[in-house]
Amino acid sequence: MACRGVSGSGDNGPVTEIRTPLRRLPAQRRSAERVQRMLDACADILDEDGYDGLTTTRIAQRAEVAIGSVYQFFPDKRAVAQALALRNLEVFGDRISRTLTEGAFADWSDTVGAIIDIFVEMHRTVPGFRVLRFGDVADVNLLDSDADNNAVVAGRLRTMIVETFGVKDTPGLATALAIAVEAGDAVLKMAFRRDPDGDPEIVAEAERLIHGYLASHIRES
Amino acid sequence: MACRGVSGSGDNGPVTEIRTPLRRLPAQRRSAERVQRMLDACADILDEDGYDGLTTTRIAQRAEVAIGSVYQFFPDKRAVAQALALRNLEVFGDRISRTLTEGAFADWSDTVGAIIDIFVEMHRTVPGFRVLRFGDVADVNLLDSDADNNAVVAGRLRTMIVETFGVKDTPGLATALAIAVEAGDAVLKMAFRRDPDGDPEIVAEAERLIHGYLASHIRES
DNA sequence: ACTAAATACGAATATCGTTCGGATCTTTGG
DNA sequence: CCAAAGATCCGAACGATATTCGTATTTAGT
Repeated sequence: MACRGVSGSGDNGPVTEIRTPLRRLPAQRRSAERVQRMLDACADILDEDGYDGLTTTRIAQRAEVAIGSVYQFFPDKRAVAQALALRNLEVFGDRISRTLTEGAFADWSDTVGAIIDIFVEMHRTVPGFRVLRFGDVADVNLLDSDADNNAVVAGRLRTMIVETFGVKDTPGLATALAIAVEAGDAVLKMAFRRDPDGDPEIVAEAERLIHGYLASHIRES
Repeated sequence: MACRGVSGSGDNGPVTEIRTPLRRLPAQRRSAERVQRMLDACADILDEDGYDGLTTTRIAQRAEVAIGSVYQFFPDKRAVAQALALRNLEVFGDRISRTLTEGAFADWSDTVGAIIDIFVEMHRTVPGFRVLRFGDVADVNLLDSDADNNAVVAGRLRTMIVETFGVKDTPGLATALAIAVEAGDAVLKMAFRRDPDGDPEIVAEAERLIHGYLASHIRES
């Protein structure tokens, strides 16, 4: 379930491929469940004590498995976080494509707002997300060894937007999206550092920042 | 020298106080020099192998001191990075106040540009800065236990700007600066991840982003 | 030169990530 | 349903790193 790394809805095309964090896939139901328990344990520990509080023995204890079982499927500690980040990315992608297909969005501005809402909501509801998000705390290249985590996210958003709205897929769009994601991510991270539910004032400013930047970019091209 | 944490130029007023990272101040010249050597070693190692490659034994070896000598002055490894981040903050503050006093800036926009230039230049010239910057890699609260590193930086900038230009010191200004610093920092970080000298296109976009955001904010107030 | 304080030193300890070989459980073929 | 093969489980043992602490050495003041 948290393995192949590609979200359920449609082919995501030319985005850089994402390697499996698992040393090998669980073949039996028993072990598949255990792997999920490990990821859940990881998420809970992250919420409780942050990334610094994450130790392999704690993951094992919380998941009620032996330490050796962790290494049966994960090559190292980082890989556990990686798998969780991947699961987060899948949830993110699924929620966006669901929202994109069901709702009728007049313009790109509403779409951006909707995506931000989803991202913010995940901070509040997805275990471990407020700490790990898409992996930055553990490693900037957690999702893909060849691209920053946010670049992977930006790439997916670009594909979705291009396919949904049929806009030109220019290099400029890619750059603008990368910048918007990076900046918005940083400001929203700050909002959730100051307030577990996300400082409303900062969240609002993050939206203004992103909208303003993208608007100025679209106006020019 | 890297101790009191407050930069040379003028009182920085109500910004939250910064604790000394040192376990105790070196009293003899010999030890003062050694502490500096440790910080220089720390910076070099960061440039060579990043924060993950930073180990206490390596700092000791590179600085040609015994491991025990490191702990004579620093309570733990984090504190070494903390002292270096503090030194970086002082350099930043000094360069800004020098530029601010010598140059005649017509408007705030030029000033923002100048500050960004200084920040960018430090990535290229100050050892360890491209990795550590103001401490985020080690700990978001490295500079001050009560405030994010970028909040400390934003606070200093606010004081400088208010004093230099005599603008109103409103809560809105503080928030806007905090956002601008956070977003700009993130985008510039990305620029230097992609290119050791800072991807020019991304650097330019960072400037646009910051200018645009601050402009829209000033226009309203 | 002498003494007290400061500093240097590095072996020993504690913690954490990771490995490995034998024990146990699941699946498969007959 | 049974036994062999494959998958999984287990946790003591190992290696690397952070940190401590008692002792030896150096500096500064008189």
